[in-house]
Amino acid sequence: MRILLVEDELMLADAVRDHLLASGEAVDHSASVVDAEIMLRGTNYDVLLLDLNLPDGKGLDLLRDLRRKGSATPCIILTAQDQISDRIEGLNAGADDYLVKPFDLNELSARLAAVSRRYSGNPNPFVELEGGVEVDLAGRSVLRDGEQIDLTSREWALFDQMVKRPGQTLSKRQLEEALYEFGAEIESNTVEVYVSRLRRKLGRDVIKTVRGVGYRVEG
Amino acid sequence: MRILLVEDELMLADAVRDHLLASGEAVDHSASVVDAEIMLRGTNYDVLLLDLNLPDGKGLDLLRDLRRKGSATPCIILTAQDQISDRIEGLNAGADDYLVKPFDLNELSARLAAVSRRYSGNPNPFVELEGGVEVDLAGRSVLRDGEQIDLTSREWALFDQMVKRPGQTLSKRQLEEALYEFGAEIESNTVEVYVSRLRRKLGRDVIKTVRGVGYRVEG
DNA sequence: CGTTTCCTGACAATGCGCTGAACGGCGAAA
DNA sequence: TTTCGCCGTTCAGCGCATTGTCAGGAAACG
Repeated sequence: MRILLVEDELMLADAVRDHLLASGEAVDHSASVVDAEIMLRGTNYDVLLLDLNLPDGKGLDLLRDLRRKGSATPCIILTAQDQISDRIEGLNAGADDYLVKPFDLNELSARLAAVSRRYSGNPNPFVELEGGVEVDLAGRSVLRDGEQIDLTSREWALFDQMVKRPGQTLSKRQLEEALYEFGAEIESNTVEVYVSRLRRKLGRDVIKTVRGVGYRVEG
Repeated sequence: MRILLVEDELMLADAVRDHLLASGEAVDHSASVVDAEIMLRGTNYDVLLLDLNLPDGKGLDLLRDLRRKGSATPCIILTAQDQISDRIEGLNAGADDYLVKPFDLNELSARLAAVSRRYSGNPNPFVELEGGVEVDLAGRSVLRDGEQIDLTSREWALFDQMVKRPGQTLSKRQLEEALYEFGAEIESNTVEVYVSRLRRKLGRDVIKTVRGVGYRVEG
């Protein structure tokens, strides 16, 4: 999914981009309205993430222009403002959703999924895996033989990463970064333990071990 | 059938009223939100026809207020806007149907008939949940083992959100937005308290806790 | 066969969620 | 108006699921 992020706070922009890239999305970033207009001219994006407080103009005007030109690209507004009137103005300008800073990056993912699902008209983004396991990434739910399986937040964080990249082998280090925020080297076998717990819940065939490298989920 | 038409475009309002009167319906008309509130206080209407672009306030707020007070009066939204986000917001606020201007008067009649049929005659599609709990989303009624359960407006606001997305885990943040117009950050455990009360009324198995994330009701 | 890598049962500490209780506000009734 | 009762909200303490760690065993590799 191609995403254009329009945001002038570089720290936040980096965090968002990293998170989305880690989810396998393609993210372009621009820090101003003029920049964004140029990007939009050159590429067709699937979703627009738009900050309202931009240095060189109102973000809402950018959105209104887009809509005036007939673009239907889904747009999620990011803002520090917390006023109902702003929200209404945003939605009237053609926004699809609205996130107030500070927001949780996982919530951003969920909203992105919801918005894009809305537009594709496909209500069931279920991923099917081996062993009768189905995963709804946006809804954070897992079925095994049709029955709901409960995953704890750590278990889901790990599994989520693997399901998003089916067929790819992920190193333990990569998976560790899904568990802990950033950096923090850990010299334990936490990932192994969680894989073990996941296998008990989901069956042994879903997660495959690649000895000396890491783990993999088949597509 | 008593119908309240809330519409500030007088030409359109007249046309609608004439058409409905010709069909033998009783139509009252108000052109503003305050006016509508007064009318609603005095009369029990069978259907509410609600324009969203009113001069003195958002029509949606009127609808939300009604629902918050426990009213189940069917509501059809009339609007010039055709954005998916509006539609979703409208339905979330408790609307039953949605007509985009310009619309055909006969289509309006048909929808009116459909909505009122839904409410009067045969019961609506009941959603069945665990523990002998049935939910009528449109009629906002809940049965447990065949007995009516009374929910307060906040309880319903929360439960409604969850039942509409069975199988999906909703974050406390998302659920908070059902309680308040626009919750910025949660500094309290209000959602937990309401879940606790709902469980007392509906049984413990209906709402499942997903620790570290939120809550879910099974499909 | 030895070595390396991975699996998994057990366990203690932590932090999250649950719930009883109390407070304040608002509308209805008197 | 005052009173009463219901509803929404906050708070604090308790109980327990979750989590990270370790150690012994199993499996894969040379």
